[in-house]
Amino acid sequence: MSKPNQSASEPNQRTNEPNQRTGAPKQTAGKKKPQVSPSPERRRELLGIAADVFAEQGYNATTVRKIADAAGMLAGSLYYHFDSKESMLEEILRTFLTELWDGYDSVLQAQLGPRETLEALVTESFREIDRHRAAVAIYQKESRHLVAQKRFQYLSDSQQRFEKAWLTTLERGVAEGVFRDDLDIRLAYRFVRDTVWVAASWYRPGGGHSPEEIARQYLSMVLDGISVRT
Amino acid sequence: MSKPNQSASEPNQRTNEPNQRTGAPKQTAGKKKPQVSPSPERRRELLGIAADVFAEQGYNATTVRKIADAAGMLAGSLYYHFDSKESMLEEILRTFLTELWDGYDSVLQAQLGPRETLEALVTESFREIDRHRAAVAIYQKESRHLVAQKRFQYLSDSQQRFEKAWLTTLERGVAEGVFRDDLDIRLAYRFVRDTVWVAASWYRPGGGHSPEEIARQYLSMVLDGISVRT
Amino acid sequence: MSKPNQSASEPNQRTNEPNQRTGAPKQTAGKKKPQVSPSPERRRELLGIAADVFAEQGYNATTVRKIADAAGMLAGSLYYHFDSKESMLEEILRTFLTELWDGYDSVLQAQLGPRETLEALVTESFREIDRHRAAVAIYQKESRHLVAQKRFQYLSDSQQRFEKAWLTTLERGVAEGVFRDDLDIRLAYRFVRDTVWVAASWYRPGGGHSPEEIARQYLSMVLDGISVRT
Amino acid sequence: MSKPNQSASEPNQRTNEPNQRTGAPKQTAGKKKPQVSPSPERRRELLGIAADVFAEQGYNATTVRKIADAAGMLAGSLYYHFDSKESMLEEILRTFLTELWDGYDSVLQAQLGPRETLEALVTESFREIDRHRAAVAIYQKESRHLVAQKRFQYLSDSQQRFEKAWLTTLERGVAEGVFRDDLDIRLAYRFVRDTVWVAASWYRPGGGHSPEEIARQYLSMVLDGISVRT
DNA sequence: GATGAATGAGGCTTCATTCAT
DNA sequence: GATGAATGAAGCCTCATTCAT
Repeated sequence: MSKPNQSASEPNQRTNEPNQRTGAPKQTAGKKKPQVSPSPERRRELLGIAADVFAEQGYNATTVRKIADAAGMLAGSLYYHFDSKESMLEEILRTFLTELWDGYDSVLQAQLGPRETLEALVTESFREIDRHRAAVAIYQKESRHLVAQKRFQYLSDSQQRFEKAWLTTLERGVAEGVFRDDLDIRLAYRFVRDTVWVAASWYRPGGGHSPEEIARQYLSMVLDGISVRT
Repeated sequence: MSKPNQSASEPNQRTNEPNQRTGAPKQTAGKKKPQVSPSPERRRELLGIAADVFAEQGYNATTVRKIADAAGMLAGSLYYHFDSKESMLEEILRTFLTELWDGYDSVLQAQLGPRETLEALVTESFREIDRHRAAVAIYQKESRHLVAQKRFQYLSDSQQRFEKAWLTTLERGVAEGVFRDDLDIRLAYRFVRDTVWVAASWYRPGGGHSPEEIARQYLSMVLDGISVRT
Repeated sequence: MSKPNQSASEPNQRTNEPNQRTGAPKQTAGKKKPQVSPSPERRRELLGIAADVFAEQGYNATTVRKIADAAGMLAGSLYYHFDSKESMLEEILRTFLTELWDGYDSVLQAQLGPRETLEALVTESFREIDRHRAAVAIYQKESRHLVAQKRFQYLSDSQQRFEKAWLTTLERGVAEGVFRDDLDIRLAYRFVRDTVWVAASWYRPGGGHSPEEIARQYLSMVLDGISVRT
Repeated sequence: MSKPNQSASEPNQRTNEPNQRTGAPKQTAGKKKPQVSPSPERRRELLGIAADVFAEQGYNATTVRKIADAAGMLAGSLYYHFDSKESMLEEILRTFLTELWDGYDSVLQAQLGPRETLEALVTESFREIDRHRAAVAIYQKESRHLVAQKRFQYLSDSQQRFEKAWLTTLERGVAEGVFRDDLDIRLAYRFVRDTVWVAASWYRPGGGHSPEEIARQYLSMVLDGISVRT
């Protein structure tokens, strides 16, 4: 889902611009509604700022004015660039998930063994946290509420693909004798999943550990436990 | 968005310091509301309207909606210009007192004799009533409750200066033999003070008497009494 | 208007108890609505407390709960004694005005000379301030808003009688040569009226001056002025 | 009413001290709201409802009306029991943390070995999740924003005690040779901490696994890893 | 006579959003 | 591209009032 440039082709379906009620099928370009992307760079810049504020304060607690303040403009001016506060959120999360799946898909298509796949997925996850820390934090906090809305359908789509990828990997591992078979596999799935993503809540880029380093330590704990083997 | 080094550009957003990019418009984007910036004329206009409603109905009985109605806008719109209903009240009274003391200070610095000082203060007071009738009426009705709040500290400050100015003048007059010495001076102070300011409750500008004319008659009564001299 | 015991005979007209819609003219004592005066002493006590709070904080700013707190009961309990907050106010002011006019009528019927009448009215006024300080303060602050309501019709009735009594006295005084004839008589009226009643805003019973003493000093100022006669 | 000596009985009303006449019911009638008194059972019941809604929708996205709806009452009615929406949140979290620390303190005082301590703490945590699922979920989502407020000071206090307890236990374990010494101990701490608490986001009481069962599996993974030992 | 709990209306305020300039 | 001013809906909270106990 969601090729990188898809967001540029979708705008009409997002704005609820009332179609000329009767005939006249040719879109006369109608209202002056800014629609989208008058300048992709500025857009991206503003989304980065918005993501930071969302992550810091929570989506609901973030007012459009706070974002505008952080961007050095007035609240109303944001509407030249975006349809709504929600569409900023949407674009932030969509962009993140798009890139995330780019990475995951590479891993999954590499046809590695289950343990190597798990290692690669975890490492890739920490890299995404490193690059999209704000988006990940937002995702963690808000996705539960959002999945209910059609507009955020892609969140649950992604969740399902995610779950499938992990469960499959774990099951393969159990079948091949590299993962323990005495564990509830869904519990193990949640264990691994949460273990990785919650890191976004405390991870600060440039804070001593590289994503790969953190991934290595996490994997070591997940795979071998923290107790000394006897 | 969110290159590793993006975190270097983040402080802006956290410290709320608007980017200088756009040339830093007037609004310093404080913690909360516009506070002072947006066009002083409109502000003054709205404060005048609010003062009239406050004076007419009392501060507590005045809903923000009534003010907005009188201004031809919606209640919420007032908050573009003011922080709160109370801050409107505050600004109305502060503005009034500031101008009042401009006038009083001129009189007091003129080093007139006590009787002339009293005449000048009374006349000045009626002029202020003429110009700030609504504010004076509000002051009369509300100041008692307000002095308790730190925000309205300046009200009691003003009251003290006021009392001092009048008492001094009266005492000088007694000492110099122009005012009677058989009167309780604090009672005389209250007498003069109240006598003047209550006028705001019935005075209507443009209603036959100029402030100076009213002042002259009041002074005649205060100084010489209403009985025929025998 | 309003004999002392009238408040006991009026209840039905105050409560909006819906008359049995159709026939059945005999009031079956219907709803359990407390109506009035289950105990006149407690009632009077509570009204005194309420008056103090109204005077202190203003009618609108006074919540029923504040009154109840001061009375050591819960807000709802007040409704056993009174129909509504407003009816407390009404009864406070009505009681005060009734007593006031008892005093005034005695004076006016005594057929004194204008100067003596004025002295007697002023003295009587200060006595009322002494006895009904809270009610007077409430009257000062609230009567302007209240006169608009039919329920408080008696306020404007009283004001008119009041104005008539004073103007007549002043005019008689001018005609008989005891009051100056070079003054605007309405201004003089307001001067005397305000001079007296504002005292309620600072007067504290038992504070050094008896009402008669204050009256004497006020009269001295009003009649002879504060300046030394030359 | 209002005999001269009435002023002697007035202090009661100004100091808000309820008359002892009626035997001083529970409610001390403080400056504002009930605060604590009204029936603890109803209070607890409502807090439970509120906690569920907060957990489900997030604190900010939860309107007071939603809580009231869930409780079968009107929004305003909640304010008979609580000062504010925020104070509900506060009480929910405080109650949870109090009980949590009751459990933790028992464990910590038992002077167990590091591995047994870790097991007991984890098990205790899952029990708390079982009992206070909503509160835990709220804590996870909101505590970050809340710690900034003085009112929620106890959150960071708790966090520090929490961190200290865990780090100490881990360090002891490393020192005694039961936990691996090749791991970053702070990373291990976060690993264990998050691993446990995120469970609140998906745990449903009565859903197949008892808290003890989940604890056992989690501990197994945390201690020994998910990979098969070679 | 009073309490405890609730109602309902309304008040102040916030905020996403719009739009003329 | 952005500002200034406004809209309208909604949110939190207060308060007079009611009523069963």
